[in-house]
Amino acid sequence: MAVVAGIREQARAEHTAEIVRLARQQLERNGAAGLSLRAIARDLGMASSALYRYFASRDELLTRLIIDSYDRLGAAVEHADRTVKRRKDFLGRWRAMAHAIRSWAIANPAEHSLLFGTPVPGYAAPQDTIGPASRYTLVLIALIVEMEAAGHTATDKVPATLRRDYALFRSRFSVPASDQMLMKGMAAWAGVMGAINLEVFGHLNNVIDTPGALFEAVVELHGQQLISGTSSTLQTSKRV
Amino acid sequence: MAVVAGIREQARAEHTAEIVRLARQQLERNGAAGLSLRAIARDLGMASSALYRYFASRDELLTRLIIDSYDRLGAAVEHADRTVKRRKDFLGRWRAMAHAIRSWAIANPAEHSLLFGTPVPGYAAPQDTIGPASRYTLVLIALIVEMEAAGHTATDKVPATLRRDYALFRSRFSVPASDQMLMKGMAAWAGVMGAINLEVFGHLNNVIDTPGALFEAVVELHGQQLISGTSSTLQTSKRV
DNA sequence: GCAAAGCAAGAGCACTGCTCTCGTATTGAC
DNA sequence: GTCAATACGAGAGCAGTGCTCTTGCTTTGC
Repeated sequence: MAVVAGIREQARAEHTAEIVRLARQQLERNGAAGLSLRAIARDLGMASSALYRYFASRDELLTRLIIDSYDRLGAAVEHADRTVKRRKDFLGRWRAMAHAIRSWAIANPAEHSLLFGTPVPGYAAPQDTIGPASRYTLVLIALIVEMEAAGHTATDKVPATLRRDYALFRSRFSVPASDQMLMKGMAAWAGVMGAINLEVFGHLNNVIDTPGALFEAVVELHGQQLISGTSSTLQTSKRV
Repeated sequence: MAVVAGIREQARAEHTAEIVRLARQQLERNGAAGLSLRAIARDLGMASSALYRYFASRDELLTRLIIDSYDRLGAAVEHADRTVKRRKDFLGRWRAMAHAIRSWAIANPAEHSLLFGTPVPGYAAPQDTIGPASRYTLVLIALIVEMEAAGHTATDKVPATLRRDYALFRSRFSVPASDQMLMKGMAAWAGVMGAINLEVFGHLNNVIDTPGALFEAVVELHGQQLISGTSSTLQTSKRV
C-alpha cells in the first residue's frame, strides 16, 4: 500500500466505502432480504455491472456488512464495559454490557437481524467473520475470568458433555475460567440473546408491552446467578 | 360447506393441499427466502399464474406455512408434556417441553427459522397467526399455573414495569399466576429460545461442539429456578 | 512511450412475483 | 334441461433481481 495513493487506488477506496455506506442504508431501510445491488448502483449513478469490480457477489457485500456490524456491536459492548469505573463492580459491568447489546439491537434492528436472525440460506459464514463475531463475547468472557480471579466461585454441577466442550474451549482460546463459571456465563448469554430476540422479532407483542421489561428481569436473574455462591463481600452495585 | 363436495370444491381442496405440501418441501430444502411460487407451479405442472387462484400472494402462502408450523410445534410440545405421567413432576414436565421445542427446531430448522428467525421485511404477522403462535407457550403457562396451585411460590422482586404488564397479561388471558412465577417462567422461556437460536443459527460453532449441551445446562438452570423457593416436599424427578 | 491491467457501460440470460386477458369448464337458478 | 354467472388454467407480459460477457477507455508500471 503506497503512502501516496494513486488516483485509481484512492477512487477505488472511496467507491468501496460509498457502496458499503449505501448498502448499509438499504439494509436499515429494507432489511437484508431487500438489499439490491442494482438499487445501490442506481443511487450511485453507476451501471450495475460496475459494482462487480468491487464486490464479487451480493453475498460478498453482505459478508462485509456482517463483519462491520459485528465490529460495531463489539465496540459498543466494549465501550459500555469501560464506562463502569469500579472494575470490581461485576454486577454493574454485567448490566452495562447486557444493556449495550440490547440497546444496539433496538437501535439497529436490521443489523441485529443480520447477525442473530435467520442465516442467509446457502450462505456459510466465511472465516473472516468469526474474528469480529467473537468480539462482543470476549467482553463477557473477560468478565467471567475477572470475577473468578477476584474470588467468585460456583459449585453448580456441570454435565459431562459440557465439561469436555469447555476443556476444548479453554485450550482453544486460552480462557482461564472454571466449568461452572463458563456455564453460568453462557447461560446468561443465552438468556440475554433470547430475551432480545423475542422482543426484536415481535414475539412479546400483546404479551409484554413495556420495551425491555422482560430483558431487564432476565439480566437481573442472571446477574444474581453470576454473583451467587460467591466469597462474601463482593456484591455491590445497587439495583437500578 | 356441503357434505358432498362438488367436483370443483374437492379439486380445489386437493390442489391447495398439494401446493402447501410442495411449498413446505421447498421451505425445508431452501429456506423461506428460497420459496418460489414459479418452482411450485413447475413441480405441479401448472402455469404460475394459476397459483394465484389459491393464494393471493407469496406472503399469503408463507402465512399459511407459518400457521401450520406453529401448529405442529404446539402439537409436539403438548404431546411431550402429556408424556409425563406424574403430573406433579413439574421439573420433569419442564424438561420434557423444553426438549420438545429444541427437538422440533433441530428436526425442522427451516420451519424454526421461519417462526423464530428474522421476520420477513414488510411482512406483518396477520391476526390468524397469533392463535397458533401462542399454542406452544400455553403449555408453559399451564405448567406455571399448576405449579403455583400445587404450592410453589417465589419471592423474587418484580420490577414495577413488569408488574403492570403482568396485570394486563393476567386479565387478557385469564392466567391465575403470580408476578413472580410469570417472571421466572418467561425468563426460562427466553433462556431456552436463546440457547436454541444460538445453536440452530450457528453461533456455537467452535464454541460448544456437543449438540444441545448448552441447551441442557440452560434447561437445568431454569428448572432449578422454577422449583426453588418452593414449599418443601415437591422436588422430584432425578437428573437425566 | 506503450503494453498491461483496471474500470465503467451496455446488452443479455435466467430467474422472480404479479397482473391481465382469453377461452373453457363447472356451477346454481330458473 | 337451458343459460347466465362464476371459477379456473394457460399464456403473454411487466418490472424487478443477480450475474456474465463484451467493448471501449483510462490509468498504471516497465
